[in-house]
Amino acid sequence: METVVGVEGNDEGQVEETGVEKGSSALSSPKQIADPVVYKLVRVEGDGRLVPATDDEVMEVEDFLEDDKSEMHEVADGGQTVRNICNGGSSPGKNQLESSGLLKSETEADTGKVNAQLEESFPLSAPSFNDNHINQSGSTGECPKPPDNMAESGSSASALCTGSSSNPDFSKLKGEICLDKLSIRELHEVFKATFGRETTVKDKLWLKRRIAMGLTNSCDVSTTTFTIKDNKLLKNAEEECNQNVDGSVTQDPAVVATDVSCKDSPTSHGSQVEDHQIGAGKKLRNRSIELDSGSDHLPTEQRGAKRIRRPTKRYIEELSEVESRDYSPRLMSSPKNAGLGQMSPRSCVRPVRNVLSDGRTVVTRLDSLGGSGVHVPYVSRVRRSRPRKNVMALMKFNPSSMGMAAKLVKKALVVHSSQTDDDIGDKVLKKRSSADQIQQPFFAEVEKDRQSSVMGRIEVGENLGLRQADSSGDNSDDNVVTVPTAKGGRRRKHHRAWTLVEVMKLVEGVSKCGPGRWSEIKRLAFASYSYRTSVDLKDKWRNLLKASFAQTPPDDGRKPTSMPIPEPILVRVRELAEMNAQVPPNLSSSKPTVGSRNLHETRSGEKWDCGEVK
DNA sequence: CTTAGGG
DNA sequence: CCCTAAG
Repeated sequence: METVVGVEGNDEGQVEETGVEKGSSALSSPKQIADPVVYKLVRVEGDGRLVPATDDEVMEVEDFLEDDKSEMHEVADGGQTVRNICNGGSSPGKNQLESSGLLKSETEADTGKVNAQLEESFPLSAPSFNDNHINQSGSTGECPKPPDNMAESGSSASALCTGSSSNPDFSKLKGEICLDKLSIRELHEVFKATFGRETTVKDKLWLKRRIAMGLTNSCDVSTTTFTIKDNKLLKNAEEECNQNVDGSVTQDPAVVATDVSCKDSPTSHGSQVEDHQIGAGKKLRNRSIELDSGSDHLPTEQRGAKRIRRPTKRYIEELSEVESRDYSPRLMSSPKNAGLGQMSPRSCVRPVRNVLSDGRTVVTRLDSLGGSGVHVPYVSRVRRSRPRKNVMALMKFNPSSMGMAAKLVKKALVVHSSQTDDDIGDKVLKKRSSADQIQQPFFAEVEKDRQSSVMGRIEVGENLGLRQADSSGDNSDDNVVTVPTAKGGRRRKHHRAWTLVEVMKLVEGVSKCGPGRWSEIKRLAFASYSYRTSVDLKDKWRNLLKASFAQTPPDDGRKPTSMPIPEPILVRVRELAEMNAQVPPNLSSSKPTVGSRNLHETRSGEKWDCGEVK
């Protein structure tokens, strides 16, 4: 059984109403928030019944809501916007700039949330660069990711391996992961290792499917067997749709639908899933409003806002940090902060004074996202740790300082809107363009064009394709806090475990671009992973190398902290390492000679054609 | 800014 | 992960 958000007495048809094309009319109405339909979080039972969702499931959804905005623009890049452009081109309503702008923003918003959900349910993607090329060139305006292709070329890792690098060993290895045999707890562990976050789902089938999909980067996951080998799902005989391994749980209808459509017409499937997901996203959002108004203590004025969202814990903390910096001359003078200070001239945030019914005056900042204003109280942040001057008072008595305050809030906002709640400071500038995209729907299309031409269409597919299991990582964002560091010390990120998917991407990236070109790999394979700097990649690769060449630890007593890297991946790493004369120093005592040659080969040869492909 | 390597 | 040196 899978958690879904359903509309009572509704069905696919109606859900599609919220889709892109048809949505334009409804979406262009600013009132669409007041959607009459009451959405309800439900769970589809095995037999198709709808049952109320459990608390756990609600919590899971809440997770999505928390981080909804994280990567929406990228999602939009990946699929949604392409579609928009496509549709716009063929539809007469294109020149309505205003409505289309609004529409886009809406769509992006939805897609963002959708994506979070989507990633949880359908790893709609194949991280293979090759796949992307194919898809990109093959379907120009279409949905960039026909799941069909994925299924076939699903395991890019092994494909690459056997194909381009003639790797005989890899296929021989029995790096099988048999999910069938695992207990729920084990499945949970695997899940955690794969997606980097915990799950509360207790359904084995669901877990297995999720893991399998994550590991294979394909939605074409067998429903009867869950043995993963070489990053591919080992399929058993014919998959009888209603046959199940466990014998206890009946097929999840939703999943069946997915499987079926996976095999059906690729394009239509894409849109279906998307539409469906959009529906779900919409519902989720409504749900979020419910949750918000119900559980938190935000000022009432916020309730009517279109997209209310309680600031993430992380966000709050970051804001605090930013603000605290403000009052620390020492920090202010640091070059980094100077960089932070420059904000986009297009930023739409500005402080606004609101007079409440009771006569109080409240200062909020107008957070203009995609034309919709959201007011967020300036000083409603909870401040942990150090006490702070009262900004309200500050602004009241010293209006001139408000500019600075606004600036700071903007700063925070940029962080906030561009990517949920991870990285601050250093990456803000990089990410700002994304924020701008969100804030400037008008420019979205231009931006899009720029991106697709400059970055190459790779980027598009990449985002859709490579990011999937990531939401999991993003969902755990809240835990990953950057510490302000009391005295002089820099901040430290919480350890963020590498998920299997990430490792796979890394390996793949290395296989494509070659080791050492970390920034390249970062751009290609980790575009959506805002954390994971190129340095991180490098470090991880170093570790992988070490791990891959270390003889399999003969069962040391202690249990592995994290799930061991699957053998196939390690082998892959070893391969790549060897072909690059990249061998851990202690083990490579005897091959100093090959170095330069191979390196040279690397650059000139086409072994790694990672370049932007047009 | 990006890499490489040590810590 | 962090930090730093070096290109």
